[in-house]
Amino acid sequence: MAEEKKERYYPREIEPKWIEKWREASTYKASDFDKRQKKYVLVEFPYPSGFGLHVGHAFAFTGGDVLARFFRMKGYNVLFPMGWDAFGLPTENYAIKEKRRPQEITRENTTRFKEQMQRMGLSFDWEREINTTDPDYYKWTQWIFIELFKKGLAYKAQMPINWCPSCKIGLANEEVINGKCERCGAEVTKKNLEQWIVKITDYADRLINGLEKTNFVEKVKAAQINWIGKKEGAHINFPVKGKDLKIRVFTTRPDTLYGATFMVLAPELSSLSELTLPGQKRAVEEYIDQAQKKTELERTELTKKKTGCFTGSFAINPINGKEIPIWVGDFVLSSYGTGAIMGVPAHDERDFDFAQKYGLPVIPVIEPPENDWDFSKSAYTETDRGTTVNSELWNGVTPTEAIKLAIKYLEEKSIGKKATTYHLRDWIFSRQHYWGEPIPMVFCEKCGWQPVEEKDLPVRLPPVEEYEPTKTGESPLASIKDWTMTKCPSCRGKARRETDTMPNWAGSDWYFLRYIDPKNNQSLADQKKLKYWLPVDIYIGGDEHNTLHLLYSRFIYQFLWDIGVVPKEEPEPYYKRVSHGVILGLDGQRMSKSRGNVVNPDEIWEAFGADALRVYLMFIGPFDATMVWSQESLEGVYRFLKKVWNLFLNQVSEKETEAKLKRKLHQTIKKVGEDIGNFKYNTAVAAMMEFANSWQASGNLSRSDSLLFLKTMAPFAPFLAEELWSRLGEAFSIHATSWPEHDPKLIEEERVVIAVQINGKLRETLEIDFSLAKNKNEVEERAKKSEKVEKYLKDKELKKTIFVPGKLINFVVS
RNA sequence: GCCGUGGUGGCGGAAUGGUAGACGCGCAGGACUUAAAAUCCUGUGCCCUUUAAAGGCGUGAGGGUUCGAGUCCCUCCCUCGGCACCA
Repeated sequence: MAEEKKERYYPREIEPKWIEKWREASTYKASDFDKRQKKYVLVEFPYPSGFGLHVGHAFAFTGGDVLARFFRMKGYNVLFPMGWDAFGLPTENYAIKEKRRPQEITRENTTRFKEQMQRMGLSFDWEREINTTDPDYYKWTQWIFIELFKKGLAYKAQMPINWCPSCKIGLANEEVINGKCERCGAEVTKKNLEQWIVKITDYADRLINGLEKTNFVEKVKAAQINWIGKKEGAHINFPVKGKDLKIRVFTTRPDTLYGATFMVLAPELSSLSELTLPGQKRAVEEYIDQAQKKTELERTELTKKKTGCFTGSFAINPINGKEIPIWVGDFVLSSYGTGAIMGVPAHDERDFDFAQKYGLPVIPVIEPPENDWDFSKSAYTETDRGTTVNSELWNGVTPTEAIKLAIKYLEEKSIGKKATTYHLRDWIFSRQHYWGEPIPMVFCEKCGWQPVEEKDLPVRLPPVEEYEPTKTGESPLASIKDWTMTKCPSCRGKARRETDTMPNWAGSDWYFLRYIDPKNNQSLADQKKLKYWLPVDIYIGGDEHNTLHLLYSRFIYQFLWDIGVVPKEEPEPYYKRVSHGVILGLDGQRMSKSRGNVVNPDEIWEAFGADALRVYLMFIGPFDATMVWSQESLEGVYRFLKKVWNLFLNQVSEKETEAKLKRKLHQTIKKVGEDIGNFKYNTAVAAMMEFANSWQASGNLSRSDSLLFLKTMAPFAPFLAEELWSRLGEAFSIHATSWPEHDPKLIEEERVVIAVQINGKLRETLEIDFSLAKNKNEVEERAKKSEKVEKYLKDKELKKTIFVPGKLINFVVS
């Protein structure tokens, strides 16, 4: 760009100058086994898209950077690494469109991202850079998969994918828009493929219990627990009338068994064909056909519009021999429970809606406490109040007690038993795409599925002519015959390679371990180094990753713990998880190319410099909030930095600082330090602004005090801080100095303002010496002398006086 | 639908149950200037009032607890995020 560059308050050369100095001096290097205490600050690594760094990235990374810099100044040995989660669809699609190699595109994108990050002054330790698409990295991703397989945690099963019959390719959920193919608009159907599945459900309880050892924010814990969705209840077997067949249902409410008036099966259930009577065959098949086109979300939403179809068969309620009709309904999911439910419309809202729609009977078996419930209007679902009725074997108790009695009875009679189900499902691990880690498995007619031998890892992605998925639904790798043909690792006979690749999550599950030992070619990371650095002290990431990524990652870690790859002392990988917020475009919408509301950090950097961009991002709002970009506020921050710059150049001298300003300085040091530790960056910046205003008004700051203030600025504005530090004649680098300590004696105010309230309403304020403000009698006496207060106390009875030392006095009168 | 988040001036936001609106933006007035930009100073929740004093109202809506509620409890409304093949 030959355009003339806008003036800044500081010479432009200082940014590249300090970037180079920091690199040369390895200012941000994390040293293994250092004697100092360690801190591992992790920010989710980005997918290096072709659009370059996004302000959302800039925001999250700066948040981590401020913390990392603060911890370094606090004397910690800080690991603050960065890398690339570079496998994925966008690159693959771009490669298809441009007919270029994804490897090349990825290299370009990561180069650009890195440059942008460095320009922003982010203090990553670049010696530990990793890339999930690097064969030396994905060798270990593949190794983990083989270990999972060896422990029986990876298996093959038929699973449906989204299939576009017109393009003849599999589609990601994202590429299905309202049930139609994003590319051609054709109706998307399902196609069953043999896929690798990873048994994360084996770890369900551990993934819940392990949270106790962490310090995640509550909403993240809740997200994980809800996602796993552990529910206790019972399996109950219902015989089918006239058939030698039993249907097993799962219910959390076995106490309502007497109230079951129908049964609903998921459309995918294979036993359906056997159950459907000839007269109903057509209707049921049609219904199943329709249901398959819907997504799970569509099936479970819109409560009022539940649909179903009668199969013609009846089940027999094992508790009382009653016949109940068997329906098929798509609000029942095959992936949850047993794929079959007993319908108890009196005590379940979904069952109630279904019964209403199809005129099925409602039999109450729990009497609500007030006994005024209208069972024709809604279901009664409480379990802690109410009494069981119409339930021969367990009448007259609360539902909670009845659940226990019911399970006991069911188990005694072998018609059912206690059971737990989870919302969490096993993890579909296969993708029919090119740009992912090849799944390192080989199929032999004689020996079945065999893992590739460790010495042959990594299984590298071979060059391929076409990156398009094949018309059969297989990945493009399937078309490379001499690659797929191989030898069986077991019998050395002819065998065929797996051609599916791994999901994006595979590489990001364990990346934080690789930063600890990025170049190790003996193992994924050295035990001693892991022991030194783990756990991750703070993991900063987006809410959108609080379930999938975080859960998968914890699962893989727990698995690695089981097989002894990670230290026994650390059963959980992340000590603390913090969510960062989202920055919306000027229109209040999420930034996206198509909306045209994307703010490009490069332009901001160009116009205002790295420090202004950083400080603005930290000032815009609370770190975990949703915020709207504002150019005007950015300019305000730029003015603040300019003001600070000029104050340092013009208002620093050897003269001692005025007492009042000195007090403000120490208050600011205290507040900024506390706020950084609590991720309250916005108020930390506000405090520094307040100090700059006071400094400006007061005139002079002593040289030594100015250095203290500069240190508080350093984590936020590293360039400005380093440059002024050097201009004040201090030795390189401010970022290697220690955080200033505030003097507690200096921060106390001499005079304070006491609020005087009458019946809780503010009526007067008193300015009073700090030493007297804690004395109740003194304050009360002075308050009563005030005319304003007197007015309110006159002719009233003083009932009570509430005194908060140093803050407030409240007279309660009547 | 389920789960989660949030709702405070013209705007972004601040406030251990204790003076609501810090800080920033914007706006208004002033200083400097031939003028502008930049910078500095002053003011700025709303209503009544010429102004001021004094007062009243005010944190999505409605109730409650409390000497005192933006903050705690209950009911409701709305916003935003996630929902398993986007990462």
